[in-house]
Amino acid sequence: MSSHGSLIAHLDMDAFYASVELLRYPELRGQPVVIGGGSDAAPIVQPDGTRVYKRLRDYVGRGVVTTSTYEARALGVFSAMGIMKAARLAPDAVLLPTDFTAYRHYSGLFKSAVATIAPEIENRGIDEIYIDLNAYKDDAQGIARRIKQAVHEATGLSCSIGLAPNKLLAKICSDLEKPNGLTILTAAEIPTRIWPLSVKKINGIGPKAAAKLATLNIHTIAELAACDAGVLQENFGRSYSAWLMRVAQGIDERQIVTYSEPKSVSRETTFERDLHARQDRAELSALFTHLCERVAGDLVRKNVVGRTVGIKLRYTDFSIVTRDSTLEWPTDDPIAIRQAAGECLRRVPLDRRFRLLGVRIGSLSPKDATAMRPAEQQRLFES
DNA sequence: TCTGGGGTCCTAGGACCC
DNA sequence: TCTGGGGTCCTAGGACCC
Repeated sequence: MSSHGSLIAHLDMDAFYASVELLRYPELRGQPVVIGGGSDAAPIVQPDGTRVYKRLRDYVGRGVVTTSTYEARALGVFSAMGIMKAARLAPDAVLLPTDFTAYRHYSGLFKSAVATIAPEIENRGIDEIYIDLNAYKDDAQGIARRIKQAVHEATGLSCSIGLAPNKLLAKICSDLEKPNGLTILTAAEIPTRIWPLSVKKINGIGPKAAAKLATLNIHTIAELAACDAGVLQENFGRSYSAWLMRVAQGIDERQIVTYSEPKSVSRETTFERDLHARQDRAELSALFTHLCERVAGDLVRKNVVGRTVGIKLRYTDFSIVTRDSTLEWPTDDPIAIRQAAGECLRRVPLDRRFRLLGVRIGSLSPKDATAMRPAEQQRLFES
């Protein structure tokens, strides 16, 4: 069995982006603050040095809330909500632009601090990690406390940690006592502490699966655990239903993955107004080229090249189409990417207006290995 | 007052090869 | 003529996550 025998921590920074902003603007502490929108959301510094903050009610545009402080959440403002909608709930809340450079800096600080105590770390984005604590089973709780302390000393920020027999349970636990939580769970406590929770707390059950489960009258993990295997299989297929049954029992065998190669890079943008391929040709063309240049820049920075170039359009009705095309040789050249992406664009319906355009490149490989072309590598390999 | 951007993984069909 | 499978690559879409 996998619900015991191992020891994993999941660490989640508390309201990460918002908390980083509060380090910079401490006078906002205790207020509802929302992070989102572009640089137009930046505060204005007056001649006497005082700052005038943008309020949600001043915002006009298509942005969404990236993060909000706990005070803003108390007013009903959550991540992924449109800022215009958030403005109705909390018109006086302060709006700040997202500053990824700052967040990446603090991300590096907190991860380094954790690594000085427990180095087996799996990255899960900018503000969370899994930590393998199997080497510290004698005093895992003490290690977890030290990690929280080290993170706070390095960044001035708080985090929440879940400590459990596997990644699935550790992730659920880190969310149970936010903010500044430390939640420890043993396999024996699964029925009392995990089963009463909503199936939506399981990482991997999203809005679609949760809605489908709700039609089967399954809302809690206990109800999922008690569900007939045949019913699940009819509704979710063999593979996903088998996974549902395992996670309902708290079973998860996944190991910590401390290193992974990037698989794809992409850039996309939502326009301020919906655009049309013919009527807005010049504007779209410039924007398209810029996206390709940014993707190429990302490849160069990562020292990789890619072979499969793709585009993405989001129409006014939010439907999405993608097209991709695989090149003979991998590239990081913006001209070559623009050329391939342009050919992809010709294969999608352009009679309707759309609101988003994206460029992607996948099938990445290290740049150094492609100093020779594949055929030349092949000959070398064979000789 | 509609709904961002950057990712990963999975599925499924068709082409193509052996 | 007609009968197979297995394996890999490519493409499109979709669910999900942070």
